[in-house]
Amino acid sequence: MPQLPSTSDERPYHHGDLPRAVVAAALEILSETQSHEFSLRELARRAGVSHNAPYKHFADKRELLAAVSAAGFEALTKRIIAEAAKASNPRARLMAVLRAYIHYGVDNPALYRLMFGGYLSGPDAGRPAIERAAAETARTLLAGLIRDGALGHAIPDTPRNERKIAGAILACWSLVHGLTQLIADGLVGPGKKSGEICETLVKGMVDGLAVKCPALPFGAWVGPQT
Amino acid sequence: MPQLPSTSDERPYHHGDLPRAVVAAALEILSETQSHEFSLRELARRAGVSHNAPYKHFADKRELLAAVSAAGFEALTKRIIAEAAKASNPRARLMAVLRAYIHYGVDNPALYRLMFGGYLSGPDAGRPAIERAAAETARTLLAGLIRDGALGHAIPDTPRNERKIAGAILACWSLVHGLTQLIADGLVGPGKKSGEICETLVKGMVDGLAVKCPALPFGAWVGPQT
DNA sequence: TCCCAAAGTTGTCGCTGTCAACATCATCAC
DNA sequence: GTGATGATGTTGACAGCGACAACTTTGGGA
Repeated sequence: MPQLPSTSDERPYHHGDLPRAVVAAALEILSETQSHEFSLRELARRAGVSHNAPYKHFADKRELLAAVSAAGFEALTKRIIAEAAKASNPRARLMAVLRAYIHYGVDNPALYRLMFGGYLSGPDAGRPAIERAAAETARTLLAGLIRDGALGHAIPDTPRNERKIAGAILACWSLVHGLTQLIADGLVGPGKKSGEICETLVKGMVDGLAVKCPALPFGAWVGPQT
Repeated sequence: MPQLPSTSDERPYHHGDLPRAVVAAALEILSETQSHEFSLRELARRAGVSHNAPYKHFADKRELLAAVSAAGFEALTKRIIAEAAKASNPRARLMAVLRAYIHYGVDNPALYRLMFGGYLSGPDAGRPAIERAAAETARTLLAGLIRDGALGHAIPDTPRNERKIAGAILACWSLVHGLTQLIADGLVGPGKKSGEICETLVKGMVDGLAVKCPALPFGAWVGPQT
């Protein structure tokens, strides 16, 4: 009896959208193992393709992880926008943004580390363009929202305050960047309280900006190297 | 003619202090390549021993990197103590400590990432004891110095202020932790200005604490999980 | 219709981390 | 002295890895 071609579990030779599937599988492994040191072959196995199929879409492992990182930045951007939209005044919006940022990182520690852990800016210099762009979009959004929040409740909107605004952006970003990782790495806790802890620190920072705002030195930038 | 046994470049069969040599070589590679993804074999080659010799002193790669991380925490501790000793009043001492912390991380990005990057707290759970201890010593020192600084110029020393003090510790640590990595990863710059930037933000934080200090929720800790 | 480039597969290479078996040496009881 | 012994270092092996090359399948346009 000849094998019927419709015996159900037949995979077509071509996948359809392997790049997306591979990135999705990578995100899955990442959240399971909390490490980006998984093998390309394990990844291919999960995606149900041969160990070399991903090479048709990504030059090497680094580029694949860059795509994963880019997906992470896009998700972060989405989450921040969604949370910011819910707030009704500048101060609440700023707090919502910082809160969303921290929670995103705490919810996805390994991904956050991949995004900011320097793996992609390592010895080779130059991250893949797609990842750079996604990261830049996220950074610009965050910086803009912090600026709006600071102008809205803490710092008067005069041209002379540009450096203070840059200082506020950097102070906020540093605080949330650091706090995110301290919580994610379990150095601060307990986990159940992390929401409360985050809330307290963000509030302290936002209110503190209204009183004491550091002015960044002339010529300093917060962003990518030019 | 028989080979003279004193033909100079003879290495003794036993190394003498291989563990130290291996850690030293690892620190060297780390600062050269800025990545902890070097091979154990490359390391052994540098130390001038066979690829398996390190296994007599470290159970696996993870434990070796833990020893490197521990060395990093010890160096950080030393640097902080040295800088703190130079200051003459609580506020200056607090600033010196935070400054020293940031500079240490910026000067040794890959090592700092190894120490805090979660590689050692990964899937296996439980970092080697030696590394835990070194990290704990550094953390206790930092927390104590921040507490002293806060009590000395920002927060009155009453029992009711314990949570405010914990908040100050966490706020300072988060800020320097985050800023260190933003500078180290080149997301803030330029490099020449990083000293100035660091100075500005640290000053802003220390002064801000005197005005607006977040009080951590009851039951939250800053330290290792118990 | 045919053909060709994109997409997936199989086979291979050098390198890696780790295990096992063997070699060397310093130390200490006798 | 000397010989046993355990710590330290070496050699050899193995499976798994990232990456390259050569081959196969397939869908879509000339």
